[in-house]
Amino acid sequence: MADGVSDAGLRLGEFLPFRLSVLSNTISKQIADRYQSAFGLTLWQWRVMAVVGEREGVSASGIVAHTAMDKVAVSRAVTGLIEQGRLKRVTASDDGRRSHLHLTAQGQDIYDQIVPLAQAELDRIASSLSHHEMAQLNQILTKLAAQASPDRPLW
Amino acid sequence: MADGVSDAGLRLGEFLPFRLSVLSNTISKQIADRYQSAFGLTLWQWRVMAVVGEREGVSASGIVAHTAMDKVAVSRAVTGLIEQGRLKRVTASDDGRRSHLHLTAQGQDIYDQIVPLAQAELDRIASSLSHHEMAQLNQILTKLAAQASPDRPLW
DNA sequence: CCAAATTGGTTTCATATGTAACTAATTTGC
DNA sequence: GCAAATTAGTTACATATGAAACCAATTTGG
Repeated sequence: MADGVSDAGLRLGEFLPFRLSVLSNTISKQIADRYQSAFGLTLWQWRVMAVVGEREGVSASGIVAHTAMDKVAVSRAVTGLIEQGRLKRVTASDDGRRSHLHLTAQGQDIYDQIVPLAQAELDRIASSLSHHEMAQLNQILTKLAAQASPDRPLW
Repeated sequence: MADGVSDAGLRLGEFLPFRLSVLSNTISKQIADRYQSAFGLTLWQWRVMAVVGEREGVSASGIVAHTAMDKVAVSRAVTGLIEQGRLKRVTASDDGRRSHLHLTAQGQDIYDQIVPLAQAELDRIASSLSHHEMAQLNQILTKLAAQASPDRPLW
């Protein structure tokens, strides 16, 4: 206890969960603003678009599984996107509860713009890291994610 | 495009900001639940406690600076903690707008329990990483944070 | 078959959160 | 000095969010 720091010292600023939270929120907010102003999409709508673009015909619960989003949030995002004419819903022929989601022409158009923009976003964020660091980060995140939610599929 | 993946493929599950967000929210939620049930503290109250314990006499705006929390959130958390008898507020002698925040005896008591619990939490989360990986992660997060918010002090 | 349990998805309701407007104290510039 | 701008912090309001209740379609167990 030679220095002036509290003996019980916690150092919030060095506490991993805190750092992760601040960083993640900062980045998410920047991205959300970007997509809001460019396409009028909320962050959740953006995620839904991303999943549907990647897996045409996915169901709402499929989106829940792939995004770890709340099912209410997915429901609302999908409703909004349908109202905007970017998605269409087709009731599954074999199960009347489920429906398959598809991009409309307009939705596909947006999706095609979203993808390179996301890539650019990533490049900007990662520009301070070497390729190697980026790979390490991904590996570490995979381990942490497995530890934090052993139940969730590893995408 | 040899495989079956969409050509415009985005792979949300591999998109860093997304992974970061899911991981961070998962961890934050777990921690929040823990502190809620153990001490009746919200995540924001917990952060405020952490900062006050670390820097006795800090002001609300000081907390904002150190946590990147919204000033309204800080105000509310502080109000709650004062009502709970865990913090006390002392108007600054030199500036009537500001006040210094202090732990009450009860607050100190909680703080002393919080610190080791946070440490245990961290150990659990990080248990899948080697010491070296943890160090790398911290270094990488520092770089990313600097990139994402060049303005914010690096704690 | 069919009653009970399950599942996909939506709606309700109470709470959390952020923006903007506001109050009070202080500082600045003339 | 003092009016105008700034800063610390709170309040008000509108929106976002999530838990739980709910509806409808399907599956299960007997």
